[in-house]
Amino acid sequence: MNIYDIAERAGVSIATVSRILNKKGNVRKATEEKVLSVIKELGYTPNAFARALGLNSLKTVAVVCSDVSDIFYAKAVSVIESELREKGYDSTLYCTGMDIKDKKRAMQTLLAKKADAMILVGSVFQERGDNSHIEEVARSIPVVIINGEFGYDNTYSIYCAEHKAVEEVVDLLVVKGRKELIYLYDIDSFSGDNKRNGFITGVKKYGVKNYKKRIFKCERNFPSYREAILKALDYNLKIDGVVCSEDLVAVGAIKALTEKGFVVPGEVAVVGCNNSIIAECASPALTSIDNKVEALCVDTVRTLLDVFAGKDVSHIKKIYGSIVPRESFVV
Amino acid sequence: MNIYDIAERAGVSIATVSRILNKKGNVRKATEEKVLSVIKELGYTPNAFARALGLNSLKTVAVVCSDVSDIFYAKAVSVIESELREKGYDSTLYCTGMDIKDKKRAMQTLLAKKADAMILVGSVFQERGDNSHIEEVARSIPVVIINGEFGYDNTYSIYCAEHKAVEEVVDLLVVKGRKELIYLYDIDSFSGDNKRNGFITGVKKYGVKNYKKRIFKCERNFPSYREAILKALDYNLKIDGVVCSEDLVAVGAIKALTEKGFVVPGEVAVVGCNNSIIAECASPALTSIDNKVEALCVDTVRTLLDVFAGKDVSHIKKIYGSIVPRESFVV
DNA sequence: TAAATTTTTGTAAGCGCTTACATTTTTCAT
DNA sequence: ATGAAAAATGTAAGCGCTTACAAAAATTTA
Repeated sequence: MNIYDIAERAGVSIATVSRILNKKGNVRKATEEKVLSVIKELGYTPNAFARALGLNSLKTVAVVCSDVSDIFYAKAVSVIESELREKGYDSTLYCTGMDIKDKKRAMQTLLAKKADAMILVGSVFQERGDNSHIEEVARSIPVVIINGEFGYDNTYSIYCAEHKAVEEVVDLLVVKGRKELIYLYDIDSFSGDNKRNGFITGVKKYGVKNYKKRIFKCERNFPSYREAILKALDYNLKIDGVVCSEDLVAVGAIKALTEKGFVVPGEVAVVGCNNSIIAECASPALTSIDNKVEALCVDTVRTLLDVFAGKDVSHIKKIYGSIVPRESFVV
Repeated sequence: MNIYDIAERAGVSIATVSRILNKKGNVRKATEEKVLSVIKELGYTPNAFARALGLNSLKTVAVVCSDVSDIFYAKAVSVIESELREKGYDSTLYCTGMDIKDKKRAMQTLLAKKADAMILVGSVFQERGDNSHIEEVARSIPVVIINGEFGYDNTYSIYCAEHKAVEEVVDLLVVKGRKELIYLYDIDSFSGDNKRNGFITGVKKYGVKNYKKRIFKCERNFPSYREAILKALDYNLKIDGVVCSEDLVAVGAIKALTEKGFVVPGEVAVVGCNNSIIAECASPALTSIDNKVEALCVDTVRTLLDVFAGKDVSHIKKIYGSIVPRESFVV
């Protein structure tokens, strides 16, 4: 069944049907009602491909994510999806993994499939290095990057100023008498570098020298999280406060610390980041930095829609994180 | 740029170009090379919408999931996505939440957008009740349901026989001298009912009467997980083994148990399900049932491809779960 | 070498929609 | 009532591809 069937049955032309379907106005009330009733009667659905061909859009935005099985990215993808759907857009997911080759391939595909826009979630963006693939996409469609500044035409960055929150955490720790702080971060964390800088700024403020020796990185897997802090302990570093780039890293830290006989938060306070379900479930429950995924994603979709509508949109938006106090560091 | 430009430049007709693009054969080697080189030279990409209109397919399968921010579903979605992409298909994600209205709407949309197939992940399927929306989809495109038997035309069910694994867990617990078992389940768990039945079968085998009083359900949120076991404790039930429908439930149980002064696994053994990263991170690390998400999803995609290819595919496939021993129950 | 057969290529008709432009109908001021 | 302006509707030309069928070229057969 197609638009001709409807037109015939309703005794109008296909142009009229199309106008009604697309709410273009300039149609007599009576005509509209008649056509609508025929459509309902016959259970007609317009062919999305034909429409896409005509409009050069299928109303689909590509969401490129390095790893959806990460709890934080998953949340982001989920929020983006429902926000988009509410506005009449589909989202096509591209899980790329960390390999740059795969990322490029994904973007090739999304371009070929003519997505209306691209949203980048997770470490798709290289802070240093070649981002020509992203630029190429941006030449055809708008690109929104969540948590990663990227100053090119037709790309929009929306990020949470987590470094500020981390700085604040450092302040709080110091106020509570904790001075022997370390920072643990997963190299693939969402804006892990960003947060590291926050830690450095915070710690410098209190005259900590050699802060570089108080920063430890780890791989993206649980055993590595424990090893990171064990390494810190091996250096005979005094530690009474641990700031982590992610909740899971914090959980690893607490586990290792507890095994070594430290009491958390009594002797060592631990703060995570992401404020994920993990934070809620951990023992002790994690004090964590909420980086406002939801707000970030809602704003992402709003930005995109504004861009579609031809509005002038700011290329960089910032949201502030906040600290959610729980048991691992009593604020 | 379109297929006419390529044809003209290469000195052939558009039919020939199309044949080469679609690898239909019956083209002279020299012609093919010439056309391919022109395509490369001009950097031509076929218009996906036009092709979709002609073929009535955009090579896209809809993945409908109740909640991607659940760690387990996220993993599933991720595996499905990469498997599909490898085979040249895109996946469009529909996060429906639990509301049946939204599920129906998602299916309406995916039908309108002419997905090539639908994959159901998570509690999209009502074990009892109205599944007419699924049937309707199956009337147009093949449907694969992960972990939910559904005996209709053009639908394929692939599931993990977790109840068997749960039975096995009960056996193991009994062998280790644990006889006071309870089962805790999240009402929205992936095949939570299925597992409950496994628990019942297992426990009946050892002559436990009143097993219904040993089954506790909870809502899908962390506080509820703790409350569930507290309720069990309140009943003055002796407990030395807890089987949970999900890792997170197990974590909640351990937390509550520990607070009440029980030693896990010394006094009470706890077993989770899903073998997620949560199990690895928990303290004590969770002994958990691995329900083979990856295998399930790989098989799902294979099944779909076979269906597309017109092969005769079995409508129900079963995979067996396994027990992954960690600290919360020493096997 | 010519006819028969097979392979390669081209022509043209869709696929089902949108939309510019033309035409008809309605509205409204005169 | 009449013509101008506005509103509603229709006609037809794409959008860029696939593919049945026709035609031409190459290959085989006798």
